[in-house]
Amino acid sequence: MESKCILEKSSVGTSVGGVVDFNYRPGRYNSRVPAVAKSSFTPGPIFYKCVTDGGSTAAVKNERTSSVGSGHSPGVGILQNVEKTVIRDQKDIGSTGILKRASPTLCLGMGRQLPGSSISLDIRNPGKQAELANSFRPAQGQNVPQAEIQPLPSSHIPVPRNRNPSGHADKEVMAATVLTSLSTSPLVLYPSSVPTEPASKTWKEVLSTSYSSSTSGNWSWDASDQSVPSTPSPPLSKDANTGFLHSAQGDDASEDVSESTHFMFEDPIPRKRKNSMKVMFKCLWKNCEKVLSTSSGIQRHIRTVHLGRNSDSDYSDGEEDFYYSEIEVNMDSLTEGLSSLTPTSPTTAGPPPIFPPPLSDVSRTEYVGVNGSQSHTSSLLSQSAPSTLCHIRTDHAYQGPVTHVRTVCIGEKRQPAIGTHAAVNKNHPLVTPATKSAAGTRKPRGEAKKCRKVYGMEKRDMWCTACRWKKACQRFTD
DNA sequence: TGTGCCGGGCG
DNA sequence: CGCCCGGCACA
Repeated sequence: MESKCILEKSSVGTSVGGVVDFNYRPGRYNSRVPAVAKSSFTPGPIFYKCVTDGGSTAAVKNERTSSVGSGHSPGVGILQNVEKTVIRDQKDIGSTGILKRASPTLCLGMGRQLPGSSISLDIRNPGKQAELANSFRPAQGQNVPQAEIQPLPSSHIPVPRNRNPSGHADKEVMAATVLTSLSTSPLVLYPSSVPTEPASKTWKEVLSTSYSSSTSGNWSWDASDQSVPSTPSPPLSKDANTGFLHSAQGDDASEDVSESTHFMFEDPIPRKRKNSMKVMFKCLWKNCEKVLSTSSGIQRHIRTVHLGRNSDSDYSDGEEDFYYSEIEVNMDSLTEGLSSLTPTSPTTAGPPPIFPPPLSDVSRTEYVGVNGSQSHTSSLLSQSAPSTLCHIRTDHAYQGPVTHVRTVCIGEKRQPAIGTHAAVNKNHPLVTPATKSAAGTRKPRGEAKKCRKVYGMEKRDMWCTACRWKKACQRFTD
């Protein structure tokens, strides 16, 4: 759907101004450019839309939007569209925001966007979305606190997909956990809307808040992982986050810029994201155990893999919705597995970038109870060995021209994904054990069709430069 | 056997 | 660097 594109875009556009990178081969991609371009500025609006949660936030958004909008200030009209989109997406794309790198498949062209920009976006949106989600949630039947009430047309409200809601029981289960660990957490600060029962209110709030964030968190691991895992640790709480934020920045310049950036922007969010539960999307297609962290991702997966739709169109008729379900995953458990692999680092498989030591500590120690709360989830997770437990796919072209998506796939084997990891692991030498990818191993071939296949030899000029040079495809990353 | 892309060479 | 391509690993 376009909405997706937009969303994704937003991320891109946001950070960089969304230059449609087709610059690559000007004119070659013409056909697609229009679409992309169109969406490219859309982002801005979306972005800020999502962000809104506190009045102040809104303001910020505006600023950003305008500035970022790269001159295209879409104007109200667009904005509205965006809103719709966003909301809508809540359902399909979900709060995702995610990471979805603009899936090249779905939205060609989007793939290669501005490098850094795209990345950062992804991350960022998630958070925003999370917030967004929060704001919406209320609308869905709960009290809406003040700030939340945004000028969102009620009509937008969406889709009570069973997905989010379903988690209620789980939430409660988790509540205890969360409660204990979160007592100190800033999460509480966040104005959440919850039906409220006097006694339970506190944790519920927390829960809902975190939950929402996690939900929106489908954006996946990068950020969520990090923050999520941190949940349980008392000592950690705010400090940890901040500290980790800082370190994050220092960490990896390149890739992380995006990520770190994300955090920086998201700032408030990380703190909120205490909950260790993460919503994942599981493909229900027979024999397909694919679990992705983003609804968009799963949709895309279903669309392309099972429904046989092709990449070119981002369009979604919604059919995918029938083939995947939302599940909650205890990130702690995931992390645990991951962390177990590496004492000092978030693990290879783990959330790539950012985790600086401080955080890792937390994660390491904390994840003990692991799967306790989620049966199905846990089962899923438990199936895989720690190393494989969580498969995070980093979809990004190596240089980041493409927005990347990190999806957590359980059951999938974590492959080397060297290039990506390299960056990630830089900081954590110890990770090696888990990383068989190590150096020297070849990057596993991506499943996605590459330019060659997509365009064929005849249209070689339409290939991305990398493909033309026989390098790793930048357009269709996996 | 086709494809993806690493590694290396050339300008 | 940008551009190619030999050649290898995979599927």
